[in-house]
Amino acid sequence: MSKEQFSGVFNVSIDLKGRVSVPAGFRDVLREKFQSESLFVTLNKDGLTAYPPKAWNAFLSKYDALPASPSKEAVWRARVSPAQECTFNAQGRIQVPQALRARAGLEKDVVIVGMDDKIEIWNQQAYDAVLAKSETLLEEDGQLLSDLGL
Amino acid sequence: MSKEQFSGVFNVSIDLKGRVSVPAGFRDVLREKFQSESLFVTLNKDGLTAYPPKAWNAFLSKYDALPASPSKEAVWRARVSPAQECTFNAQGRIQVPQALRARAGLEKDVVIVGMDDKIEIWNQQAYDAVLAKSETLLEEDGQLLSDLGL
DNA sequence: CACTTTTTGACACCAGATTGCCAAAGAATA
DNA sequence: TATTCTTTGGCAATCTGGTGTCAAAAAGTG
Repeated sequence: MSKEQFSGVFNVSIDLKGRVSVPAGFRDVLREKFQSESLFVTLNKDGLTAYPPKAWNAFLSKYDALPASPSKEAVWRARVSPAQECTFNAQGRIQVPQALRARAGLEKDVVIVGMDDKIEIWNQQAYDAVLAKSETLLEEDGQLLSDLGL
Repeated sequence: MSKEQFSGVFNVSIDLKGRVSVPAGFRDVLREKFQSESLFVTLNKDGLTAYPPKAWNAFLSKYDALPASPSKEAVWRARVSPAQECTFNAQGRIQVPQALRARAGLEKDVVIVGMDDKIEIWNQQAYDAVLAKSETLLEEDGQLLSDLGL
C-alpha cells in the first residue's frame, strides 16, 4: 500500500523569515493524490491547519450551504477569513504569513502532523502539551485502550 | 488563479496621524478587481469596515430602496453617515479620519482582515477578543466544525 | 560505508512598511 | 490683515520582512 494520505509526526524547524520545510513525503502525497502545489493555511484552536486546495474548497462549499447563524459567523471569523494560500519554494518550504505565525506562536521548533487529508502545524511546546493531556486522559480511562487491543 | 477577493489577516501599524498601510495584496485586488483607488470607511459594531466604492454604492442602493422606518434611520446614523471616502497616498496608506479612529480605538497596533468584498480594520485587542469569543462559540457548538470537516 | 535525498542555515536582493521631516494649507489669534 | 499655531499630506531615508539561491549538514538508502 503506497502512501495515500498524510500521516506521521515530524519535528521541523522554521527559519528566521518564517519558512517551514514540509516533509518530502507530504509533498509527494500532495502532488500525487491532490494534484496541487500549494496549501491553504489557517488558524485552528491551538495552532495552524493546512489543507490541500481541494479539501479547502470542499469545506468552503459545505460552509456556504450553511444557514446563517452566529455559529456560521464564528466559523468565518475564526477559520475562513484568516486563511491564506501558501506555495512551495524550490526547497519544499512554505512561507507562513506573519499574522498566522504570531497567533500560533511559531518561532523555531515546530511540529508537523499528518491528519489524513490535512496537516497540522504546531509550536513544539504546544504540541507537547496536548500530547501530554491526551496521555492523561487515556490513563484515566484505562479501559478504552485495552478494548482497542492496544 | 490570481487573487480574486480580500483574504487573510495582517498585523499593521497606524501612525500618530492616523495613517494605515493597507497590505499591498489588498491594493492589487482593489485595483484589478474593483477598479478603484479608494475605500469607503465606516463604523461597524466593534471596529471599522472599509468597502470598495462599488460595494459601498451597491449597499447604498439597497439602503435607498428600504421603506422609511426607525430601523432605517438607525442604519443611517450608525453606518451610513459616519462613512468617509479615503484615498491612498503614494505609499499605499489611507488616512483614517480622527472620529472613526477614536470610535474604533485605533492607536498603534491594528489588524486588517480580508472579508471577500470588504475589509475590516480592528484595534488589536478588540480583534483578539472577538476571535476568542468566536472560538468559545465554536467549542460550545462542537458538532459544527466536525460536520464541516475541519 | 558510499551515495542520494532532504533539511537547514546563510546570504544577498528586493519590495513593502515604517518613520521622521518638511512644506503647504487651514484655523485661530491679535 | 498679518502672525502664529496646528493639521495634513507628500517625500525621502531607513528598516524590516519576504524571496531566491547556494551550500553545508543531516537523514535516509542500498
